[in-house]
Amino acid sequence: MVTMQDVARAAGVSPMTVSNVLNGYPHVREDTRDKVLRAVDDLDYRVNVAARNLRAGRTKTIGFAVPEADRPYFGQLGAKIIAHAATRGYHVVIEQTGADRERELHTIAGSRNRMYDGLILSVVGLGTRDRDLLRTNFPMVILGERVFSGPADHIALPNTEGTYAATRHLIERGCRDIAMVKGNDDLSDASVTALRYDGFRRALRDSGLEHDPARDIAIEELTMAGGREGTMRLVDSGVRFDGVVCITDTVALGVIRGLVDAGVSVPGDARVIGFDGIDESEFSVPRLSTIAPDHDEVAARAVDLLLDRIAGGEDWQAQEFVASFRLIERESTV
Amino acid sequence: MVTMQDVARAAGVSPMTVSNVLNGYPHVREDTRDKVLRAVDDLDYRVNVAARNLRAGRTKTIGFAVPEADRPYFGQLGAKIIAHAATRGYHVVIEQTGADRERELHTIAGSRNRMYDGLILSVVGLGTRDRDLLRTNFPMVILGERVFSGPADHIALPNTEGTYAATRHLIERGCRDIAMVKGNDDLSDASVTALRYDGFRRALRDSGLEHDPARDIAIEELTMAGGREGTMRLVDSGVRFDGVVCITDTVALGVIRGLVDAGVSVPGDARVIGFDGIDESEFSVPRLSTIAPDHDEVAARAVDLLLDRIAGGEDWQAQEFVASFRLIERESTV
DNA sequence: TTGTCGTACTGTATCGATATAAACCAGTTC
DNA sequence: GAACTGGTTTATATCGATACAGTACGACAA
Repeated sequence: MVTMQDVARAAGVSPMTVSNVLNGYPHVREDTRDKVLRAVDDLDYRVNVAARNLRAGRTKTIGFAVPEADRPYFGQLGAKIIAHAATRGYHVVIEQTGADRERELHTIAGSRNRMYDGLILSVVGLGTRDRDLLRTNFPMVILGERVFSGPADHIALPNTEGTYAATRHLIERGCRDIAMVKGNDDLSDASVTALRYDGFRRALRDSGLEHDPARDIAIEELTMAGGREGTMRLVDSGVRFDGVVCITDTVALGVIRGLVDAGVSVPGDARVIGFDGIDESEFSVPRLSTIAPDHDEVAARAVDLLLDRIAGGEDWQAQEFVASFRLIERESTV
Repeated sequence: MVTMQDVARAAGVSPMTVSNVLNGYPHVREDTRDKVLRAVDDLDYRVNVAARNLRAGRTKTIGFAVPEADRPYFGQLGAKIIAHAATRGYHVVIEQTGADRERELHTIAGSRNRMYDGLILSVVGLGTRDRDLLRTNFPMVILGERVFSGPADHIALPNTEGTYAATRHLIERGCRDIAMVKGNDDLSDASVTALRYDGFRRALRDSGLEHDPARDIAIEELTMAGGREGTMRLVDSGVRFDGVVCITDTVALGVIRGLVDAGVSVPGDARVIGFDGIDESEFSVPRLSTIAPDHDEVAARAVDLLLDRIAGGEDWQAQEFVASFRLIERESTV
């Protein structure tokens, strides 16, 4: 492998000068710079990032841990995080935790490897009981709930407010028997499901509507397949319903599919609203109304917070930030 | 930062022994191992990956360069690549090239950084003219067309065969005036668009059908928005059509949306078929027929080829592999 | 002339883990 | 008792880039 030494020899300068040229150090004579760059080209030299990282004590790489990278929500958020990190000279490694508590713990523990300068962690399986795990001084930004009071920054989504607004929207549109399709998490924990469910319940209460537990549908996985399956159960149960609040857009697309299969017209017989504002929601048939948190804001804020924390060092205090959201009205709730 | 030295001191052994314990070297006495592991825990020691990488001469990280990480196709493929690489102890960094030739070149050039052991490159903007760029001896697997004869492995999709089958399928279903929505690439180059278009043309010819260029719709971006916009143009042009072959599933979902908006019923007035077999195609309304290459096969093969190449060294020959595919018939072409 | 300053460049030590070879220590075997 | 075994542990050199301190040299001031 060709090293900086080789380039230096070829250009007739010291390795340090090569380094200076490559790093844009200003006090290098024009012709020296040219000689070096020519040697770099001739030898097809590449900087050995491992060596640089070792010397510098950082990797310019952050981790992004998600349950499943192939869900549209994480894919779209991940793309934005990658793009934003790139503008700040950072690379992103995506770790799939599989929504499994064990794997999440493992990822946080860093599998005993210090390979990232920091970690953006999309929490799903972890709960209050795991709070101690975050008591490391490793730079970390949690995407999700403020269930931890540990020394980590938080970017929270407007979960409760979001489903509250979604549910009120359905009610304003005339729905009275509203179902919710959600995850099957323990509701006592501050999981995404618990928080969004809470917003749903509150909206019902504030509107003086009865809450019928038979219209709460818990599904295993927050996927389209899960949404469809849950919808089938709802329909088969024979319970009346004229609106469905879905925990995510992906689930909502499955719900719509399920309703169509069951001969329930959307929005005629039942209105449907999702949560996330993924791109697909704008093109589904019917177009999906949704609670859309500002993705760009979330991605940028997460990266910025993390990099500040990495750069900052000692005098630092955990920050919290709740993303703003818009209620986008589309065909599914007309 | 706590180093292996510190752990060694705390455990009363040499750094080398710590290293041996951490790397599972078998000839370490039980009690020594325990001492070391206890010290590791006590000090919350993490291996400095940069140092290990420098010494080892590899990073155990591969790059995956895609045009846009947020398209379902790349997201779903990326997730599989990440998962498969993980089973072989490798991490994946996703680089977004933005489907821009400049950025693709830049990525290949590695931005003068040797930070990956290898690269999986999803080609879009590059064409035959760029073939020389791949003449490095940097391990690389191209996902896309065999437009390069350079020293890189290839995983090709069954592009021509796929659209051929898709088009024949529409014809069998009774379509006679078939449109194709595709990218706006130069057709002389062996781009994805060119190859898929070729399959489309062949199928028409082999079936004795006239090809009307007015039914060729070129769109800027292979997105849902692009698909919808192209469809509007097709409808507005007033040309008769009763079937649409779409270059990707994502585009197809946009096409369906556009047709519904224009009051064209699917599959009643026009049948639609996509390409890729993304998860969403199974849940759209109507469900989308598609050409589904075996994603798992593609991901596994890409990773395996790349890692073999990395491990292999000298005596190696460029391999080529064309993924198999299935035609999945769903509601959109009933 | 001496001294100061600024630019251009270089020699050396260092980041932290690990490959290598060598040392050490029972427990055999001859 | 010497030589030899195989398991266990350690000292040293090394991977490649770069921080730092330092040299060389010319310009300009006192």
